[in-house]
Amino acid sequence: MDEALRLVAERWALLIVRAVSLGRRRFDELQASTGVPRAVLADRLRRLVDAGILATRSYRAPGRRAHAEYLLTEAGIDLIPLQAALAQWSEKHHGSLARLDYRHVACGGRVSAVLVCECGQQVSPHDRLVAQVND
Amino acid sequence: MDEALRLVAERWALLIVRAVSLGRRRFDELQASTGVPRAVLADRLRRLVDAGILATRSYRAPGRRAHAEYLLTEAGIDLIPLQAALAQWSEKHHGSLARLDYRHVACGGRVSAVLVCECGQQVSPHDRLVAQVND
DNA sequence: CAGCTGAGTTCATGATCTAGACTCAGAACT
DNA sequence: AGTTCTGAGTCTAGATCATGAACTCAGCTG
Repeated sequence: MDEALRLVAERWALLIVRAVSLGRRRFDELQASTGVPRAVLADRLRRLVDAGILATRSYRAPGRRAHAEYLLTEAGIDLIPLQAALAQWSEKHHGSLARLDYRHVACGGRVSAVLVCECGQQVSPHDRLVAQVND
Repeated sequence: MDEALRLVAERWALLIVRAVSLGRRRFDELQASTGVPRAVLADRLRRLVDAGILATRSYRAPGRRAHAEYLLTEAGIDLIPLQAALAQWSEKHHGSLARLDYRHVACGGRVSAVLVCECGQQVSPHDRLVAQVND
C-alpha cells in the first residue's frame, strides 16, 4: 500500500486525476483548472503516466492543431471509487463548496461509494469493524 | 474538496490514520509502524487533531504509566470507505504486499467499498459514468 | 535518588515547491 | 515566406518542507 500511497496521496495527484475525469485533457486546461504550478504539473503528469494511471496521446480536433491529451487508463478509472469516497467525506466534513459527483449514465442517478460486506449487507463505517493486515 | 485534499492527500496523513485504525495509538508505536520521521509525525498528528480526524487523550493502563493516545474521531471513522477504496486499488494495481482489510464484526465477513447508484444498482467504475461539479 | 520512558524538539542538510519568465516547434494568418 | 500565436513544457532563484540523528524534559519506577 506504500507504493500506492506514495502516488495517490501526493498533494496534487488526486486533484489532477479528478480534473482529467472531469474532462480536462490538455496541459494548459489542467493547469488553469487546478492551479498546480506548471513545473509540478509536468512532473506529476509524467509520474501518473509512468504509473499507468493516465495515458497520453496526440489528438487533433477537426480544424484545429494537434495537441497532447491526457486520459484515464483502466487503473485511473479504478480510482473513481476513491474519488467518490473523498468527495463524500469532504462534503460531509467541510461542506465543500464545489461538490463533485458521478452520475450513472444508464439511469441518471447519483453514484456514491459505500461499504458492503461479503454477507451482502451494506455497512456503515460506524458499525463495528475490525481492521487487519494480511501479509 | 481542496481543503480535504490538502489534509488527506498529504504524503503521510492516510498512512497515519490507517495505523491508528489498526490499533496503534501511542506516538512511538505509530512512528515505529509507519516509519514516518518523528518531527513529521508530531506535526501530522497535530494537524490531524486540529482537523478533527484524530483525538488525543491521556490513557493509563492498569499498572503502567499514563501516556497520550490517539484515536479516530467520527470524521476519522468516516475515512474508512476511502481507506478501503485505496486498499482495494492498491491490491489490484500493485499486488500490494500487506493487504489491509476491514471485517464486519457482526458476521466476520470482509467489507469492501463499492459504488452504488441511487437507482439501487451496484455500478462499476467502468460503467458509463459522468463526472460533474455542482457549485 | 538514579535511571528509564514516552513524547516530543532541535539541528543541519538535502529535497521539493513555487511564481513567473523563458523556450521552442508546429499552425495559422497575411 | 514571414510573422504571430499556441500549446506544452523548461529554467531559475528563493522559500518551504522533509530527513535522520541526537537532544530534552517531565513523570514514573525501582
